[in-house]
Amino acid sequence: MLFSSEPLAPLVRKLLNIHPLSPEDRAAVLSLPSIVRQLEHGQYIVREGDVPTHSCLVVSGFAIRHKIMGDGARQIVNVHVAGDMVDLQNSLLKVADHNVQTLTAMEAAFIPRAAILDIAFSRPAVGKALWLETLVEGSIAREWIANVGRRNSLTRVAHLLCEFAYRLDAVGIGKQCNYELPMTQEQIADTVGLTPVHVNRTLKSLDAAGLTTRSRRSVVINDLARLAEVGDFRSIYLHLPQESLAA
Amino acid sequence: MLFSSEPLAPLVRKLLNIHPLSPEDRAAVLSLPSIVRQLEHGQYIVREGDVPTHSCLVVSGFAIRHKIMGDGARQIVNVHVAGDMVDLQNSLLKVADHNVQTLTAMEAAFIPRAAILDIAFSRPAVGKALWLETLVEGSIAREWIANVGRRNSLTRVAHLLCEFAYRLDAVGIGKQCNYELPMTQEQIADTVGLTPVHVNRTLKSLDAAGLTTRSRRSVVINDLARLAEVGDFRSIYLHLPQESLAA
DNA sequence: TCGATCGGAAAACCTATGTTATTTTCCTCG
DNA sequence: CGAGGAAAATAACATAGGTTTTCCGATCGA
Repeated sequence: MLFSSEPLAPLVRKLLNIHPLSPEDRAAVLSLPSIVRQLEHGQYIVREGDVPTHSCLVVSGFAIRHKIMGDGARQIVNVHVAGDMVDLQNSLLKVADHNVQTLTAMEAAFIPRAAILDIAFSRPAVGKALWLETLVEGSIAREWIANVGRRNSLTRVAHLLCEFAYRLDAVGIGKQCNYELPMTQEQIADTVGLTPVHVNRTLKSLDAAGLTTRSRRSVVINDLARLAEVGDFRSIYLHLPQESLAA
Repeated sequence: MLFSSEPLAPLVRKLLNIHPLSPEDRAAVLSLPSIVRQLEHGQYIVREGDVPTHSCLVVSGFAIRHKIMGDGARQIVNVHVAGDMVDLQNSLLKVADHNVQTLTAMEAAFIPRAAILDIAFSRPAVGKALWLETLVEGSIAREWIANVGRRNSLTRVAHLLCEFAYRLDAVGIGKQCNYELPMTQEQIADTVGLTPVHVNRTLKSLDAAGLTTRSRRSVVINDLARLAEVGDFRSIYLHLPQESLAA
């Protein structure tokens, strides 16, 4: 196993994207107690009904949150990338109401709930940044409701691809117009509320329209402005700092 | 105009539902600076793009949050009832990424952002309760993604009716099995990602199945357990305290 | 009290997306 | 290097839910 020397660096980076932190605040975040673990592809981090004692930071790799419906259908409600706190909610809410699972091999830092609460209230800037992170997540969730509820398949998928372009770029994984997306079409279907078959049709038609060029897991966006148009995508809801990508 | 003598009482009640507060904390919340206003039905509280200076508490009445798509379609992403902070997000996020509009005549208390931030960090219990409220909202949003993304129309609508049964009961408006829901079928359609026509069919079929009895804006749930079954509804995601309604 | 208006109901028809196969491609592992 | 297995592609067919329209009843303002 290989451990990062500074496992919490992605968290600092993420929080700084959201809210300014003094050098002391940054140092305090970096020195939060944490246990770093290498997780395998497909492993569960949280299961519905769990009462977690730790929150989990994605140091590298991808994770998804999902819910399983009574009839067995799955809905992915979030995709997490490096720097995301995968279950801040669980720092405060007692019972997990959904599952978190790795999408790839993943390096994770587990931080005790108590430590998170401590720093949140002893260092207001950190607390504000953490709170903001949860608010941004809420904002993304609202956009997903709209995406799934009111957009047709083409728009829906294009929107998702745009979102990833911005989010991955913001954390320095891939570039806005060329990134690796480690999701199968079935997983895309489950995040976008469609069928794998129809996701296939839709991706193909985006390619055919010259908007994207896919091969395996890599996505190349030929014209982000045009894809954003097709995907009815405006980035405000991501609440990214101005510097990253001109809108 | 008629002003409540204790306009912020519903907020205290709501926060207590989420997290215990000392008498001093409660008093501090009650004495937050606020401006109470009577709003008319249909009035906008926040518009996308606004940079709000105040957060708004629903003292009485209903409000909705919604997003408008590029093609003009609307998706309602939240319905707010008495005690809800309608735009806590706006206390921290700079630009509103959605609209908030009253659904009925509404009594609202506007609290300056700064006052909210102050109390959140000077009184950890209050801060924790507020943070928790935003987390619960996130949890509801995730459930809505799943509802809209992966459930058929009957299940979807039944689920929404169950959610209201619990939420309205929790704040003491109506009883779990009999409440007033001031939404038109068009508005229900926009929250559930369907067409008004199809919502009509669906509501009718719930009635026909003997699960509900509607008349005007009032909803009577004849058998909550059975409706919950049909609606694939489990209340955990609402994170209500145990006392309210046995699951 | 009367019309105007809005929401609900209902009918007929249509299409985007789902379903169920089958085939092909491309990794992975032995 | 070759076999096995997962994803991706494709095809043919099915349906849940959308669209459009018309009508009716109830509220509300004058």
